[in-house]
Amino acid sequence: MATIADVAREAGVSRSTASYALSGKRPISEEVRRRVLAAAEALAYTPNAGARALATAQTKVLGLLAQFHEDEFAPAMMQYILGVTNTARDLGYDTLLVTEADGVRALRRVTDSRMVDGVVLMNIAHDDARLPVLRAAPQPGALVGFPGDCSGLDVFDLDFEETGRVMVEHLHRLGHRELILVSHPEHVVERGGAYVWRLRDAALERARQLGVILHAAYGESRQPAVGRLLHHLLDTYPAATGLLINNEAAAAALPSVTYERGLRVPGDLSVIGRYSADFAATFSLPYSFVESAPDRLGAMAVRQLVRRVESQAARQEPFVVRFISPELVSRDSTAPPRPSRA
Amino acid sequence: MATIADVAREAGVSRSTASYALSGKRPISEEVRRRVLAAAEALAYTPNAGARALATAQTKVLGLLAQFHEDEFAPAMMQYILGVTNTARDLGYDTLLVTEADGVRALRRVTDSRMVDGVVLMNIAHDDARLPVLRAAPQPGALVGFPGDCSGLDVFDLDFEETGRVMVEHLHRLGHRELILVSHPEHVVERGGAYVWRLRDAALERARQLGVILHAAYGESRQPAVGRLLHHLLDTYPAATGLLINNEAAAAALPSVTYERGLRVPGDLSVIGRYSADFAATFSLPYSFVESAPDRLGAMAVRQLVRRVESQAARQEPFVVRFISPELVSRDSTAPPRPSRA
DNA sequence: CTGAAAGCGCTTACAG
DNA sequence: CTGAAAGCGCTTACAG
Repeated sequence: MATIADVAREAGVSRSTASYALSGKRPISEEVRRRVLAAAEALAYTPNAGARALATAQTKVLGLLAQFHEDEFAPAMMQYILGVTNTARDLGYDTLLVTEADGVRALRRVTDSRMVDGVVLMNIAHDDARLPVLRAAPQPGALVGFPGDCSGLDVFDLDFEETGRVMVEHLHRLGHRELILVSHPEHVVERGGAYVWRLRDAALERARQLGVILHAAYGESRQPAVGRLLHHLLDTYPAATGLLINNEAAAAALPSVTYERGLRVPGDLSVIGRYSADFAATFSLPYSFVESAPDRLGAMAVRQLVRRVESQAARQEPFVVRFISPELVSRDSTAPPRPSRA
Repeated sequence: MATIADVAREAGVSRSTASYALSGKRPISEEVRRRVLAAAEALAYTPNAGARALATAQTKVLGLLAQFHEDEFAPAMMQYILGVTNTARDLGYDTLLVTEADGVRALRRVTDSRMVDGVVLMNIAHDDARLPVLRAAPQPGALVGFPGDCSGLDVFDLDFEETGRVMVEHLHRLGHRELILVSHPEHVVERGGAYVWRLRDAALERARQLGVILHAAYGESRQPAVGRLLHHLLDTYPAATGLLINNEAAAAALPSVTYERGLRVPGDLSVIGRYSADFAATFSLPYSFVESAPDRLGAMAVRQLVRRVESQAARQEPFVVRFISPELVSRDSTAPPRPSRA
């Protein structure tokens, strides 16, 4: 490959002049600039990323740390990742995708070695062991997800508490007085998935205030367990007229369950989910839902991260915790309740 | 961050000695090695990746180029990616995930700038514009998918032709004489997705040889279109007793379709799919299927790629085209046909 | 407006 | 067994 020295020689100038002509970082005579550009073009010159990184202390690469647990529902993950990679690219960055099981080690490796200019962390646990490492790292970090301690990092997430309230309020307004909430599996909670209890606790609180009975249950992440669970819940609470679903796998499984039971939505049962429009389209889910906006969250995290990476001033700004407000997308799966479902 | 100079100073040796002590690339006295290791440990020394890349001309990063089309069924993609990232990491490499729409530009960028030591290409089209670029690149490349011209690259894919034959033969052996094959959507074919017609053409040919009627149809990638299509096909060919599915979205949609029609599998209809075990588990698909082995394919591609990256000898070896033989995983969704489904 | 030189942090022949 | 030095390919003060 051609180096900047080759370009300089070809253009008959010094290496520094060639560099400046290419970067535009200082005034260059029109004639020289033309010759340098032509030479670079002729030699198909592309700067060596490692050399540039060494000289500028910038890699133009962002780290994306994601964790994949055996017992999780993977299909929703891809959209978060694409939100990050696509936004990063728009801003001139490439993305190092790190899926190593040992997230702490992985984070240390990519930050200590200066492979990346900044890091986006996904699958945030309430007490995430990676956070102290990221706070101590020289690169800025952004989270998609909400940890117990947000200090020193920019945090982006759906407002799960408001989501829980919105779901309950919507059905209460329609006249429902007994609801079921299906969350993620219990082991997600044990792993510290705050989005589970944040939505649930806020929903329970709001239900209490409104005099609504809310049965909150853990879910399952896979078929056929999740289908069985839905059947079981509908059996157990025959008076419940509304179903809230904070669990992609459960949402995907629900159509066959209602079909099998001969239940009409919303005639016999009102349903509100929480997932992305893309997910809804893929699985053709006919339910009103709160948009979880994975692409937007990824994009927000990256934009803030890049701001901090590129501007000394931005790096001094206070850290932000930004919640996306829940947006209820209507698919007409809610209606006033029948006197009794049973 | 500490540099090798800091480590050397701390240990009271030269930078080269420190480097050699750490790399073990030349004999070092026990005493000195101990001091260097202690110093590195004390200073939490990690080599700067850019500097090392510049000095060694190796980045220890692999590029993974994937393309995401609006009209595709995304959930299957993640597993291929994880196959690559996890195997890469096991071999000491990180992965740059590039999802840019303009694959040619993206490939040029990461290879010309020497950001990566090798490249894995996914979503291969029959006449893939990225291939000439990859052949001309200084880094070796591996494909997951089968292009029209395999020269100069290592190619890994499921044996879709054999898959088509296995599916037909299996049902023929059971006594079926009229089958339906649902492939991917037509636009996937137009984009050059060879796996569609490779499976289809081989299945058609084998069916012809065996005297089996095979109705080959394009599919859809999303609900509810794919569900409607399945209904339509079952309406159109009432004498067909077996269904072959080379389309994840169609497989995911089939359970509700058979349920809605009151069809029993395999009593009324025998079914064979083609997807991964992980996909089957996620969607609880009750069908016998040919394992598409996305993780294995990603792993094979990476292993071969790394071999070529790391060994001059390996780089001279002839390029390989390696097909995974279809493995039919039985879920008891096939049986001898009823005299007539209608 | 342009050039010669230093420096980024490594590795690795070259010498001893 | 160890050290001094060159070199990887850039960028950017420093001089003019």
